[in-house]
Amino acid sequence: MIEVSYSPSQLEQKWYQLWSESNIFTRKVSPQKSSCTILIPPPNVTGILHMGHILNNTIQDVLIRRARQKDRSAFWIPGTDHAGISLQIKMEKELAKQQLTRYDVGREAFVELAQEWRQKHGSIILEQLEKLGVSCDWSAIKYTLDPDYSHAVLFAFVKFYQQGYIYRGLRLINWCPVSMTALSDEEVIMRQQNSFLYYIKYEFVEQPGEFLVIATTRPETIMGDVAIAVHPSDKRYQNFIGLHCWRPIVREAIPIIADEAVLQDFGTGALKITPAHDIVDFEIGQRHKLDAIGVIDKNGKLNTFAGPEFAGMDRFEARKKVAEYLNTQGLLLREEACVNNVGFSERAGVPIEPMLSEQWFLKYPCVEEAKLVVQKGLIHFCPERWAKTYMHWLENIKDWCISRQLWWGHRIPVWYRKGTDRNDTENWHISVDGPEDPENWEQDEDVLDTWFSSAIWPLATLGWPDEKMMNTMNFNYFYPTADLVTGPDIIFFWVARMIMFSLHLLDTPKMLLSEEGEGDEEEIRATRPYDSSQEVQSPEPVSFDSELNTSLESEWKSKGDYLLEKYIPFKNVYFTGIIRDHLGRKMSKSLGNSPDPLDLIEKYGADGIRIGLLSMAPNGQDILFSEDRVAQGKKLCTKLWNSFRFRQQNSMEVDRSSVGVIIERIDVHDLEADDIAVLGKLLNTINEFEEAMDDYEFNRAVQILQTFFWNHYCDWYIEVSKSRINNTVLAIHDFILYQLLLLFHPFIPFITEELWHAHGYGTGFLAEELLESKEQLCKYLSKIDLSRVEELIKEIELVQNLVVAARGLKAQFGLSAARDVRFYFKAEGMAKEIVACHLRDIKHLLWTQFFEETEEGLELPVEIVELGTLYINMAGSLDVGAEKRRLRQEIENLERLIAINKKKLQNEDFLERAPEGVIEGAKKLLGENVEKKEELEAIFLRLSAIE
RNA sequence: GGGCGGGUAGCUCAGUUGGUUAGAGCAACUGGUUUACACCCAGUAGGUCGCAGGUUCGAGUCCUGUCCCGCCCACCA
Repeated sequence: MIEVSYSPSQLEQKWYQLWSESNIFTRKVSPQKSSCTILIPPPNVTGILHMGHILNNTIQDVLIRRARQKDRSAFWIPGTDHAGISLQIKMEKELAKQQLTRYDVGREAFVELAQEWRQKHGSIILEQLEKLGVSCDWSAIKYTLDPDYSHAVLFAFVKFYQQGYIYRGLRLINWCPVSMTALSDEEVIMRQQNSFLYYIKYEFVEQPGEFLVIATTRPETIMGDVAIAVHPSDKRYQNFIGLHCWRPIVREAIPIIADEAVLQDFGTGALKITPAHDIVDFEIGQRHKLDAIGVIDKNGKLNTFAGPEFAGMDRFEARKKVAEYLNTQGLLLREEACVNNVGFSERAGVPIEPMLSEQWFLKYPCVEEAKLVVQKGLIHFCPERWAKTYMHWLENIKDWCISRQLWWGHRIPVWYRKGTDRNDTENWHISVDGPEDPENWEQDEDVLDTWFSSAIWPLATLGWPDEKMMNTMNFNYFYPTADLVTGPDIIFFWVARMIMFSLHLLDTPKMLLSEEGEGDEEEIRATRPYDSSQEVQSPEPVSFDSELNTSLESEWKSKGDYLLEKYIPFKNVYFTGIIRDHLGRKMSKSLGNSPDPLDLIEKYGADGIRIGLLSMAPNGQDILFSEDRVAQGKKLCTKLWNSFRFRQQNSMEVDRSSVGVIIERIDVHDLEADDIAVLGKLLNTINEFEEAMDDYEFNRAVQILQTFFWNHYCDWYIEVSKSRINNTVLAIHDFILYQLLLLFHPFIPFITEELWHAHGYGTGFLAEELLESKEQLCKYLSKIDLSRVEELIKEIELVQNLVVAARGLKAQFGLSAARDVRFYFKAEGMAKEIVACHLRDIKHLLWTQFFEETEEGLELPVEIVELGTLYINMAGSLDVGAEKRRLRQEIENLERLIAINKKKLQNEDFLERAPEGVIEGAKKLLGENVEKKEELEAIFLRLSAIE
């Protein structure tokens, strides 16, 4: 028996513990079953649980629980990310509290400190996720700095290097002066800034006393100027090309050059060229073989090249001072307010400094292949439109700066022979394990971009590249994974890179076999004992895009999609929306508009928040959060709880331990239209629900279930069944509730599990119960004649409409539900029979003893429904005037509709061109409305006679 | 500058290949303890489908233009 009131927190804790103790979420390998693997997007160890996590992980949990229900081998791999730059910043802040920098404590101690922090706090976020009910296989938990994971990262690096994908080079990179590290292009976000455009006079060397005016937003880089560029066809400047100007600070002659990249209509059309601090300038500099003079140091302060007056000054301070200085020299013509885009460091929140620097770069592997697998639908994006964003990025892809000047992360596995020239590759040692004589070498100081290690998440979580580990983890069975659930904001950071990395790193047969690597494709297959992909439907063949590289096309055609499918890291990518507040603003700490999920769980239960959030998550659109919806989620749970309490008020001395025995309790002779109709509706609901789930439309799926449960089952079936509780009816309740628990379970696992046991549905966990297919359900129900089910559903709808109309009449006259009013009903033929058949229910639902048939029209308030004409007789007096006004309005409304329909049916074009069904429908409607109107008019006349 | 979303009831959203009178939930309002549930039940009201054209017998839906809002990409110093 169930408790009187539903209190989520206790039962949620209880069931999570029981599930965990029974290890029911631990993966099981069974060759007969297909596998369904989901990789958690590893949260940062520094992260705190926010609404995005809740949505994201609820969806994953729903998918993985559904997979279990469908008898697939489910495997949800949890883990965390070491969060390179983020944790480093955090640790530096900690140190700063003690007036220390990382250099004070040294590299080793600093890393140790970070490790300690991670030990202490790193799993908090996962513990918080447990409260949500996530059914991860905790025995497979992975952390991106685990020894085996680190090994995999270095292995990938070495492999890429050996194959020529990784190189070291001097490039203009994005430098963050606060974190003191290089960043990738993706980590730079552009922000609109209110700046000033400074117009500065440069004196001609060849024509003293005459000036060339340039406009710049960055006067502090003047000392790095090496040229002035104009557009070659700019008439204003053509005569000056080849002449020189004096650089106004750190005076030196610099040439005037011509380059197409200069825009004539911006500023003065003359551009100062500072190759060391601007990407465009850098490119122009390369074309003209100009030197690059760096004047800003890594800490954002000007260096000695900036001259004694400015050396050591912060770059923003210097901007003002340089402008002031130029002004005193009469070289600042004017300054003009302007709006421009400035690149900011995503993490540190300060403008990045383009800087010339020696870094490690990765030339992306398998770019074309990565495009192809998405284009061909082998990897399916949901919503599909994100594929465009993905393609666009891949088409414009540039080499990736993967080195970071941080201490926290995977240290680059490159060693230089002590005391030798680092620029000479002869002096390099690159391997996973390092040189055998480490005392003679020093390791590269840099670590890898965190996203480099994230890119091998699908591989390293399953034991790659170690063959033994891969066998232990059943790599060949669980890879490729099924669904990736993530936000579209990390398409480039993560999704695209995982695809490229997986394709490349796996597509190299050598690596899967031996170090010598003589294997071919057949041997790879041989290392894969189970083939889950064969049970999965292949995507429809898609015709090749003509734009694609044709040689690649034929190569891939010969390999076949079969092989390809084994290398992709996942089959579907579901992109969630971003959760915003009710004003549409992004949730952020600084705005304080983000509710604490744990508070919400406390208040509404994990089940409530799960289903509430899903019900407000339209497919692929941002989500406007409202606590109200979460409250509704809890209400749904309460309603479910109470529906069981209703059932338990009636005889419980019956067997409920399986669907079979429940069905056995049904006596087919006791069945009435309502029973069959509700079963039919349930089957229809399951169909629609499955369809919505197949399309990843979770909010629709939830809504479909809820409508059946609340409106059809509770509001109608429970109510009508109250007047005829018998064994058959109770069995039907038990059957429907059984199915509802199964269907709702992936969304609200805790309460359904509790009710499952409290109602004696079985001894095992609901979480392990399989979902029956519609065919199986029909088989169970085979003793019931379902041939007329649609007809009966329609019949019930007609009765419902009658009841609604009658309630409407009552409400209109302000009659309390309990007051016994009299109804009269005029019907003919079938309608008459139907009403007679449902008379008991109708009386019960209208709370009346008096519902009589009448042959003739009455002078009473009236409603006309499909089944016939309904009159209400209130004991008191009737306000004839008011009633006539009501009728008049109704008649006018009908007249309007009749006019529309008549006009349509008089239109010859319509009759000629519209499909027959539409014309028939219009005719039928017209007929019904005319009939209804005539009847109302007759009543109107009779009422007039009374008056 | 390019690309992608979105604009339907006070709010959040549905609305299938164009086809009867555009739907749901919440909020509002009215009434109500009946074999579970007031976290409930019954009912009422509320809409020029952003705007303007076009195609069509027929447009929320298709086409063109346009205006807002939001993202993403791009080297206008």
